[in-house]
Amino acid sequence: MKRTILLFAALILALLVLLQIAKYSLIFNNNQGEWVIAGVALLFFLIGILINRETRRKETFQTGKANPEQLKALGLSKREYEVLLLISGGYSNKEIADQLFVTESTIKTHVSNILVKLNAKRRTEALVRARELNLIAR
Amino acid sequence: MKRTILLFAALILALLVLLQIAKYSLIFNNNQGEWVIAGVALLFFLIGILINRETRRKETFQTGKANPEQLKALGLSKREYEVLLLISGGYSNKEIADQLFVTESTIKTHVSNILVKLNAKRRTEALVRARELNLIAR
DNA sequence: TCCAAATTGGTACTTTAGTATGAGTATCCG
DNA sequence: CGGATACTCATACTAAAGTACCAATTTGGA
Repeated sequence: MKRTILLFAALILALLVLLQIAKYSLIFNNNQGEWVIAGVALLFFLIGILINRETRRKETFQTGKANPEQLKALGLSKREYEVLLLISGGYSNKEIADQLFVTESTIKTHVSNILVKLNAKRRTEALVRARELNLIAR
Repeated sequence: MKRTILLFAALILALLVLLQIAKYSLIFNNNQGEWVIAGVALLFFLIGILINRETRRKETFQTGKANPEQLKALGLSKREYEVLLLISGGYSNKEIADQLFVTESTIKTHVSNILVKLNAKRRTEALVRARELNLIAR
């Protein structure tokens, strides 16, 4: 949120600066005016695209990665969330265990807890719930 | 692709028109120059955002639907695809069997074939592959 | 520091999932 | 008509997944 405010403040400042530059340019040379306008157009066109890309990046981040508030609400721990992500990656308990450097036994415990907390009977059902809650990527 | 070309053609035209307007504005009134620049900046800023939104819309559209051609290419039958969708719904083999009015045995056969055709070891991995191939939603 | 929660791991067990193989029936197409 | 494909179902497995219970550490805060 603070970043958004700062971003817009910077945008407004940039606009003011450009207007001043344009002003002096127009006073001394009318022919440069067209180039200034073209430059401003290009600049803000790029800014629009960048803002768009940033927005998309944030959305990906939201749906694809952590959501601390909802995790707390569900009681899902950090580790359990890690396991959930690996489940959504299509890995078996053994494979998940190897990737996290723990035993399969531990993963089974985590999975069991995840199923309870997500109110699911199977890992595939847990994935459906997790997607509904935007806990994992689309 | 044609739409993209038309869009950029329109953009270039719009830019030229704006430059002409700006030109005459500057000749008759220097004070209006700032407003013209601000207007151009705003316009292209919005255009950038719109292009971004359009891009996102297309992405959503792509990933959202089934794909008869790819099903053939993979050799996935109608019934197998039905089962695949129910797997992605988080259902067990028994539950899928009940919904399709067949036995669990039949579903196991279908699932086995699906796994081979999608080159997966588990149903969860099959879901990952299916999503990569845009066979199932989200 | 002390406690609650998190993380890890084990055993023993039940339940699903998945494989392999064979086979009967239906359907579509040349 | 005959063959290929899809769909169905069964048996007998093996392999994962999941449950229940217990317990030892570790860790993040009050």
